[in-house]
Amino acid sequence: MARALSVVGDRWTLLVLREAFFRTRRFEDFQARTGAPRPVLAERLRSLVDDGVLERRQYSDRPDRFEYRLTEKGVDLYPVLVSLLRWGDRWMADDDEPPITLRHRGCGQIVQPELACPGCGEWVTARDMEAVGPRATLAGAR
Amino acid sequence: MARALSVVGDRWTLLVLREAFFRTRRFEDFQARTGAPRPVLAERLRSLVDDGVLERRQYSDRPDRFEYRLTEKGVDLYPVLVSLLRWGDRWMADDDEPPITLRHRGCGQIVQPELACPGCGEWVTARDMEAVGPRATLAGAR
DNA sequence: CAGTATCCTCGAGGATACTG
DNA sequence: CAGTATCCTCGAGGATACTG
Repeated sequence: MARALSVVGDRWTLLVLREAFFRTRRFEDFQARTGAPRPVLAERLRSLVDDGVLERRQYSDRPDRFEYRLTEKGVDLYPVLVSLLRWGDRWMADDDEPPITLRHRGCGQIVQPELACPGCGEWVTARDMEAVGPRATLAGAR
Repeated sequence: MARALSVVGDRWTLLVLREAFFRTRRFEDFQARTGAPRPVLAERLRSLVDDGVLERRQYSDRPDRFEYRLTEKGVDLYPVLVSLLRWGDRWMADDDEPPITLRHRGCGQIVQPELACPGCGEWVTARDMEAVGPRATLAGAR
């Protein structure tokens, strides 16, 4: 997890990722929507590309223009973002910023995805899970 | 989400939280397990308490001893941690650090919880969800 | 055991102007 | 539009010693 954190564990990176999930793709748009200083944004995009989370693609020559798109590895970060979003809406509600509403395309309902057990299909919370293995001596979520 | 990030969005805070889910409760144990410098750890614990994620409880007087336990708000961060863990194990595999294994107490199976739609029960990925509302013009996960 | 006090460094990142 | 170059500040956090 420490390594995962080294990829996504800072404010600007996560804001950039959120925008990427909202289909933002261009430097100027990322800049306007996240408010990140340009040099910071450039550095974050570069390292996300290095980490294989975003892919840099040329969408025009003359002049050269580039866009950034989520890779499969990037798309797979969705649960992290959704969980963070959900927690923020639930516990840090803010009148200034309305909660983001998500719809499940499959069934059409407005929902917040939640964790379930792929083994039995039941919904799970921290209390339903326990850690096993090397850390088992002190394992087990509360 | 920016506010959620202001609570959990840094390396030491997330390591502290992970340890809290592993039932670590005491200052010295957090220090040993996360490796955070003592002043940094003290500051992080204090702000997690201020944010209502951890609760500081005296478990002994003479001498005074304190422990830190997850509040309900803190326990509810579990999906964020699990998602991060899962992503790290999947994409940043590292021979030095074996993946953490989780067992669902309910069915006994070793699993990694995944996102499902509370409306219809189907498993969901980024592609199955779309954003609606104020951000809808640029919404929709890839 | 559970912190606080002190000191020091170094690098992140804000502002801004510039370039192809 | 998609960045790079420059400059500057300030605060995070590492190391370490100390306290009740």
